[in-house]
Amino acid sequence: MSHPAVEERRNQNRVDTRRTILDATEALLLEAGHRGLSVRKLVERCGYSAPTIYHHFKDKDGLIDALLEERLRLLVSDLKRVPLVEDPVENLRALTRAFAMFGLRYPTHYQLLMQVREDDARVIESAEEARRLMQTPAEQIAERDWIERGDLEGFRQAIWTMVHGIVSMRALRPDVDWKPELLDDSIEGMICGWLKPKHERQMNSSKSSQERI
Amino acid sequence: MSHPAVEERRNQNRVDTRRTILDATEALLLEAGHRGLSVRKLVERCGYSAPTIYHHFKDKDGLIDALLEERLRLLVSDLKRVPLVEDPVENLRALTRAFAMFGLRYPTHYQLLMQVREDDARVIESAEEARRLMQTPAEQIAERDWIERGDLEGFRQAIWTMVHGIVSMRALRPDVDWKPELLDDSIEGMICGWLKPKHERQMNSSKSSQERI
DNA sequence: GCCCGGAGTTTAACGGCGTTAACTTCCTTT
DNA sequence: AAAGGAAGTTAACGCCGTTAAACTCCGGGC
Repeated sequence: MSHPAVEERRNQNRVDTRRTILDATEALLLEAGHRGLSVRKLVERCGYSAPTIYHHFKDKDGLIDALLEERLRLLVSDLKRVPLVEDPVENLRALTRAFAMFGLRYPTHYQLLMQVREDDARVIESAEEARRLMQTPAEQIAERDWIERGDLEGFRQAIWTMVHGIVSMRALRPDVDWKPELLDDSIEGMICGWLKPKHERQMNSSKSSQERI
Repeated sequence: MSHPAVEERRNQNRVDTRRTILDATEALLLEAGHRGLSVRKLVERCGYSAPTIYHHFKDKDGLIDALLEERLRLLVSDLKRVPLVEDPVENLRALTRAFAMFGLRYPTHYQLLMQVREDDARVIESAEEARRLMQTPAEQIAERDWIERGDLEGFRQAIWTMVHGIVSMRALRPDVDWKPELLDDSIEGMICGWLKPKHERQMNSSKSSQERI
């Protein structure tokens, strides 16, 4: 076992190299897109030789996975930062907006995320955590017994595919001039189609209403 | 100028070769996916040499474009075959279902379509025709003045992104067990969120209601 | 009858790609 | 001082998309 300070410096070097490679990858990805990203160009840009990259990452896909995982952790922290309130419908709006914001800020990453391979466990884990966070409002709504058709899973899927549709379409076709209200209006549509009418929604759940989960 | 019959035979040959190549491409695409499709494997499978492929198609992307255009024409004919009725809401349901059916039958093609390049004019043209057909119900609804928020374009975009979201998510993640009612329920949600309440929707448009377009 | 020209096809090659075997260099551990 | 591992290199392998050049076949014009 080595002295902690020494261990630290070695780690620091390793981390620095990783950072440099990851940053160059991201820059290249944003400039040239998914298809324009090659290990050779990356080598030229980041200053390290190819085997160094393979020393730090399993392969090209592993490198991209690492990048995606970073962004996913950013998304998770975004979602966790959303201030939750008592009204689950308001939480649904807020979380959905935060998610869409992320997808529209990193459209290339979003596209890559959506075709993620089953390989990297850590990517999948982060994605799962994001998904869990995104689904809390739907769960609160179900707990309060506000769902008309009675089917929580159906409601979750409807919200999920709708948000994905908007984000991925906007990422895919930035040329179309999308309505800014599209997301909010679509959420309202879903709420109108799935939840009981507003006057029937009461705080009829015994305990959930007083915790701010 | 050569004799028509001769021209015909020569054309026939050309068409046959194209067909063989396209079929092999599609088979390979469905077996190995987008990433597993290489010109060399295609060469091995279809029996022609690489330059022959480049004689019939501009490049690898042009080949894929040709395949997509074929499928798009199939989609267009599917959409045209949908029997339209007087009630635009019913037409919306029917066309959307036909579109989703297509997307789920050819998930790989759908994914490719969604990242189509601006290159091939014919692909774009077919895609535009499909889009136009898909949007007729929304137009009928607007003509009848059934839209609550008053904004046709917003409604069109909401429907479009929602359907795309469902189809692309199902194509991307076939492992999830998607609710079969997801599409229909989502459409109902949109109708509930965007259209006037049912009792207010009358045939208040002067001419549109009697044509079966 | 003969040559032209073009369509359809092939062989052989080029350059770019992801990846890796083998080696060096440097620093830590013992 | 020796051992060993981490970080990095050069040089190569094999696959990829693509193309230059040449060959074959066949219908039309002289």
